[in-house]
Amino acid sequence: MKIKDNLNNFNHLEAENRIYTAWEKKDLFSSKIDHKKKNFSMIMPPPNVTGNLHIGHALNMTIQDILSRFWRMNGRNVLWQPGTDHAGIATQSIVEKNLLKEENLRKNNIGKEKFISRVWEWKKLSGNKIVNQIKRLGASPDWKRLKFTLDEDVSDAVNHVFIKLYKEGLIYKDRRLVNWDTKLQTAISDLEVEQKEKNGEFFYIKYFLENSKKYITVATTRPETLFGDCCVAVNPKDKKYKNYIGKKVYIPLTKKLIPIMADSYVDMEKGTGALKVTPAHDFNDFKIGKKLKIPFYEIFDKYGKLNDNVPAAYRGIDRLLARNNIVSNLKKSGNLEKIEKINHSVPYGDRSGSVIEPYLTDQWFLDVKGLAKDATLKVKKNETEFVPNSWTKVFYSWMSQIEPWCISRQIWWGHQLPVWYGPDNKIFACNNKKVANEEATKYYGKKVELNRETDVLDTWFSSALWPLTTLGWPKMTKEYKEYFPTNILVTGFDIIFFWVSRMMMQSIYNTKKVPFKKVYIHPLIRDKFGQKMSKSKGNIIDPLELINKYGADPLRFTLASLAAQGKDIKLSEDSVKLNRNFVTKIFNSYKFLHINNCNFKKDFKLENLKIDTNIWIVKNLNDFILSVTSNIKNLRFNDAVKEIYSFTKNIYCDWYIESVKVLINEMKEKKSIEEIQNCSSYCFIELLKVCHPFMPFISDEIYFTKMNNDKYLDQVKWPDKVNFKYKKSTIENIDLSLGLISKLRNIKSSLKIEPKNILTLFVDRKLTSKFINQETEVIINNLARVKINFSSLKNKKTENFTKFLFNNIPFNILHNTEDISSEKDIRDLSLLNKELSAFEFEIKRIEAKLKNDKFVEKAPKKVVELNKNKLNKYNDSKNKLIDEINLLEKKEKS
RNA sequence: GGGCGAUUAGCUCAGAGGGAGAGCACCACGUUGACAUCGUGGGGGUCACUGGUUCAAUCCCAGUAUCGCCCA
Repeated sequence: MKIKDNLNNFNHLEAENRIYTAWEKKDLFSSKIDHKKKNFSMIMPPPNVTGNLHIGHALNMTIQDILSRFWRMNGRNVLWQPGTDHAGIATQSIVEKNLLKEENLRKNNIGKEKFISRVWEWKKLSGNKIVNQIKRLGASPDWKRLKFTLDEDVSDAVNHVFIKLYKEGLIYKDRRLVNWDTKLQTAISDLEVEQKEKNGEFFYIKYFLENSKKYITVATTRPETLFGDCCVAVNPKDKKYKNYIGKKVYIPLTKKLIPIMADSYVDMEKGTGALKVTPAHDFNDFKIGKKLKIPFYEIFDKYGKLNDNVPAAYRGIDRLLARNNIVSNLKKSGNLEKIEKINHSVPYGDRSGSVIEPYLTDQWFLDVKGLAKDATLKVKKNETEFVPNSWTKVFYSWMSQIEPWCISRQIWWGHQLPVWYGPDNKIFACNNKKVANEEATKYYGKKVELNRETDVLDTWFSSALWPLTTLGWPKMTKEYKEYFPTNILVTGFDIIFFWVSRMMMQSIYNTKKVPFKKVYIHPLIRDKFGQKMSKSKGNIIDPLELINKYGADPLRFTLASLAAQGKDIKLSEDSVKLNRNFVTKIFNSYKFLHINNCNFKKDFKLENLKIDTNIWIVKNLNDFILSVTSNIKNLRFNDAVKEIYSFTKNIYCDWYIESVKVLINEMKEKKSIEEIQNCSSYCFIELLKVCHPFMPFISDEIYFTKMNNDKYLDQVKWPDKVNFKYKKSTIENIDLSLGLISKLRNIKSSLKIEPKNILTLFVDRKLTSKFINQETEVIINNLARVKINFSSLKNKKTENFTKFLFNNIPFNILHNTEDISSEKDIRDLSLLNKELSAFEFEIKRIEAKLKNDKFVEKAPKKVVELNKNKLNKYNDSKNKLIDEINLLEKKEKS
């Protein structure tokens, strides 16, 4: 045993911290424009400043980091552009809550300016928390370029785009129904509304006709809106109500009369076929109301409480509480016909969780129809490609049914609209107040007082510009010229609508170019019920906990292994643990090499290799490298992971290192031993390089720290295909030898022979001369625990032998009766007969195929040939087997 | 209601028009000091169902069932 201190186990917590610090100190992640190099650019989906790293981020970052490191090692100048998002509503709520909890302060008391400065303070303190968490994963973005969506230059760009869109008429102000969050007191976009199936009630309410005992029954889920009713609508074709059209009814609980009107929109089958129309508080009713040109009555305030337009008894009551009140009064007044239990969908705000109210307000909208068309066209032309491709359909379908986007929010934290109002509410959209004043002075012919719009923009408005603004656009910076359009965007499908499509639209609108050439959509990590993880559900798996427990490498490796295309991921801690074991195994492989003086020497030349086992491993290594390389290029991360796992474990460790152990012991020549030491180390180093994008810490811990290399793996060239000549037969020989070892182990196991017993294996030297040579003989002997004997079997008693065929060569295992614990008849014949029936089955299958004329006629020649060859091979094997069986039977009888 | 997707070993999932795969779990065993965070061997499947296309379907197509997601 050699140097003890080099053999400690891998302490991931200590090593990860030390190595990451060293990487940063060496400035490995900075992009450096170099015209001799190709670029690889990618923007990081900016996490919210309020955020904590969740498992979805971990997957997202892992994939991006694999790509960054891979392309860096492949000689590209990589820009992985990081940043954080100001997350308007979320951040404001957190700071609001903190103020209330810690200082008993409300934002309205301290005022807008002070409040915003408090948010900035909070951002300074906690805003980089998530950045540090991303570092824990080993991610390698260009941190020096870290951006924030409220940075001055980003804000300038946002204003620039807003003004341009406004001047071209794509942004406009309008009084419309919007999704109103009564808890946050702001409008939100359609996308931020979640429809949830709820148990509810369908109330049948009688509306009495003016001066009559007759009534018309209306069914509604929202009786509290009845004070806002502007008419009752029926279908003109509906015979039941034909005579009612044009008459008037009382709104229950009031003396107010509203007309009964006809509109073909009304569904005769639904409810009673009569519809109460409340245009100020329902999206469908709004359309009907506009069409019928009836007055709108608003009955709620911005808190969702009933306002002064309702009878005094109900004023100031929250709409949901008022419902009970109203229903019980309807009962008393005889207006309630019946209540039916139903299931219906109720809109909820995705941030606040409160019921969303359609509410009539002045808001700013972006007309996205035309932009969406352009974006669709670019994808159709394949300028941006979705991977997996199935997401293209999802993209198209949303783009085709897109509605104007409500971009204004009635909150304080965010990009305040660059809009000033003159005394007559004339709108001036300008970069700053100075320009606004100048324009206003020009317009009015005198100095006037301007008021700035208090609304801020939807956070996604600035996110939509992220690929542009992070690169310094609209200035024609060298970064913008170099890196735009970016190579790829890596993101989850849940924000294709929120973000991907909006970036597409904005980039195309502003630059005529798509923002990225590819969009890699990765799965969402869900809990075991297939539910999205969320704090409120309490089903979160914390990636930092996993990193602390097992290390970043195992987590990354696990996530990459699950990144199969197009499916959801169900993550379990067990899989991370298992991959931790695998990572440990890599470390232990290094320990083995180190103990055995397997150190890479620079004079090592592949073309000088003499030992078959070495040639074999290099050939396998070569295949492995090519396969991983192409899998990463094709974004097939799970396949790459599988390759790494199986090559390392099954080929390198289980076969090669096991053979190396034997050869080092058995080989006499110093030269041969050196070749093995050199070659094993060479292969291991190449393996470390391939592992690096997936498990950066342990690979560098071994390569840089333990092996004392002067470069980190990120600075090392990705392994190329080795130009390496070898005889096909060399590879076949080793494969046959290893196959024979498996066969022998199999037989020993099925005969219940203790593995430690060394059995003599008789075989004809001539028949095996192809693959059993000096080198493979010792490997077979040691790994299968046998002793090959080439002497003749004549004059030996047959009952002491177990015969089997391998590669059509008869082998005989000599054993003593005490070696075998089971019955005698499971050996010899049964072994051969079992194989015979397997061959016969295959032969029958293939014969049937080849007898079919249509198969021979229509199938590709290659396939026919393949089957013919197989048949010959199997027949050959079958005949040999039969010969052996006959021979045995004869001997047994004699 | 509309759209998309899934159904493969006990579990979690890959896969491809021409011989059913992996990891885990399970069973048996433990030799040789990198690794018990390990190794060796083994058993286990009507590839949801019904039709169609094809010389050939688990794979392509249609329908059915069940489940999931998105949209309304």
